[in-house]
Amino acid sequence: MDLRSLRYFVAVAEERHFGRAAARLHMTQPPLSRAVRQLETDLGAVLLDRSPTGVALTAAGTVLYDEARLLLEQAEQLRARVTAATGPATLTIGTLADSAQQAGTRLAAAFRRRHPGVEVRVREADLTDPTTGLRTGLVDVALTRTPFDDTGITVHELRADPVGVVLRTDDPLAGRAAVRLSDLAGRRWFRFPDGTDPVWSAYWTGSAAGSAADRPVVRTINECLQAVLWSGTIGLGPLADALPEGLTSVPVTDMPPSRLVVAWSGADPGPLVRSFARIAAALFRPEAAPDR
Amino acid sequence: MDLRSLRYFVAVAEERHFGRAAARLHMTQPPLSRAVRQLETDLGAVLLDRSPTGVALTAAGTVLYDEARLLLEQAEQLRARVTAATGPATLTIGTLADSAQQAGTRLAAAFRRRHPGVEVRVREADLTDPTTGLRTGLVDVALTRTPFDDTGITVHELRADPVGVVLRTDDPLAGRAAVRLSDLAGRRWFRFPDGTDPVWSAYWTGSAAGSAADRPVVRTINECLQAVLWSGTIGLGPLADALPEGLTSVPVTDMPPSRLVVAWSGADPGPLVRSFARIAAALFRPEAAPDR
DNA sequence: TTCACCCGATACCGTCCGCGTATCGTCGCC
DNA sequence: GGCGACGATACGCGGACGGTATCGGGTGAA
Repeated sequence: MDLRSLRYFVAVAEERHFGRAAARLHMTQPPLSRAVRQLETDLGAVLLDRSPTGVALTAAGTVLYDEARLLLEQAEQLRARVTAATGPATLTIGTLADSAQQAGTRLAAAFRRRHPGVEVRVREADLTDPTTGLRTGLVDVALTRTPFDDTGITVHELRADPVGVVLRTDDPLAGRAAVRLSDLAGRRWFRFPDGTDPVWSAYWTGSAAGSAADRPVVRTINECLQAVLWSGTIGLGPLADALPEGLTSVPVTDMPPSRLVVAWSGADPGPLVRSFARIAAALFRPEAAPDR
Repeated sequence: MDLRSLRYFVAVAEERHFGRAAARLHMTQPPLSRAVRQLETDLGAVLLDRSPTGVALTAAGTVLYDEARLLLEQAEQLRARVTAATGPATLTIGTLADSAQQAGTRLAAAFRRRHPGVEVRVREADLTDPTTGLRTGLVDVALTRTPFDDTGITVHELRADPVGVVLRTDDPLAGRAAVRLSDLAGRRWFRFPDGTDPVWSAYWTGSAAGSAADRPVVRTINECLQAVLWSGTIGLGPLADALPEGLTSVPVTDMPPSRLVVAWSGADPGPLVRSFARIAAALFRPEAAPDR
């Protein structure tokens, strides 16, 4: 007898229906049936009257229902008391304000469900710092993009996105199916503020050489897009991202893909960071995300 | 967070020592360490201060210890209340009063541990009824020996014991390393009461033909042994059994072995009987019994 | 100071359990 | 009498749990 079985039974008892209870528990009906049956043999009592129209509680089932609700509630209180005694453990996630963002919210949700006792904080970083604060200790784990200077940082790839050039729809290249970097020679680029990670900066500005003076400085995704729309520059970005009206993107064939990664400082992650990385990997692997 | 983890933590908290706690929980130290650590990350709190000399409770650990003991106690009460509401489910085990007996007590103990809500009754049958009451419904499951008339009974073998002849130590054959049934021709046998299963009876009395009149009637193992000791008969029995002073057994080479079996009435067992059969099989398979 | 022991942590592996997909049996209901 | 709904069953797979072997470190004794 464990708390899980009791949770299952409570759900069935309240729904009076295995199928609905299974849906409420985010699972399918067969394992739920088996678990409840196993609980019955474990307790040595018949808890439910099964019928093709649904289920009804037996006397023993009624008793167990009340008791189980009580026990589960007290289990919740136990958890609350412990976290109250220590102050909650926190995990701060850094995200880059781009396509990683939506993944970040989903990931944070999944993590919260798995570690209800942990307080999760999300910090959004701009394009100035691809480590999103890992080095300064502002965040425990980062959901960000390569490439950047990763000395002292461990990186785990989640997905590799091909890179495209972002253009105004009235750009001469806008209709092309694909372009090469050489096609973009002589175009005007934006640049990142001084002090930005040089590997990162070089990558996203097409390794543009020449005078930096007249290149507009951008700090965020929106500033990039604004620069393309109104300052006559072009930009690079992962093809996965959606673009606002007036902009299109064309794949760039000779750029290495940008990898969406989870990263942490140092070699070995703490247990929370390790769990976060595992969840992230699971969420991205089969595209069929485990549970909503 | 489940009750198992809490039980583990309580054991460690009370023993202040992973090794001793593991022993108390009938397991080894590594999985216990892992389970407690996992509980810590689950709750998001450090519960123990580990040191080479042992472990100490942190503040959070102290809180959890009290809460967990409470919760576990209430879980026990839940079980008690449910069984009280329905009357306890019972499983009646029939055993044959021979070597199956000791196995029966161990098995009953294992079954009680696995189904704490089930009342286990053990009924010892004499050699008159190898089904130990299965047909009459006196028992739900039997731990007995073949061969017997098993029409309408499902049988699952646990062990096959070679058969030996039981002799007085001063018997001419007593020193032999092995004998054949033909060596026993002309000897005096005991017999079972009228109405005893004929297959069973024929097997254990060496298929002795001839007048039954002067053959002593036995009902129990002890009566068998007494007959051999004082009535000049010989007997057959599984070699596994221990024998009292004055008796020895010599293997009989041309008799099929007697199989120690678990048996139940009908084709498909109830859940309790099925569980009993599984436990029995597990307990006999690798001779390294799972848990004492 | 060094060696040896003790304790908890880690690595690795086998097994069992639990969940999912697919299918069946059965009881109402139209 | 056929169809639909509900729970039970069969089967394959991945993960969790427990086992054995080993490591790292800290303590205490020679």
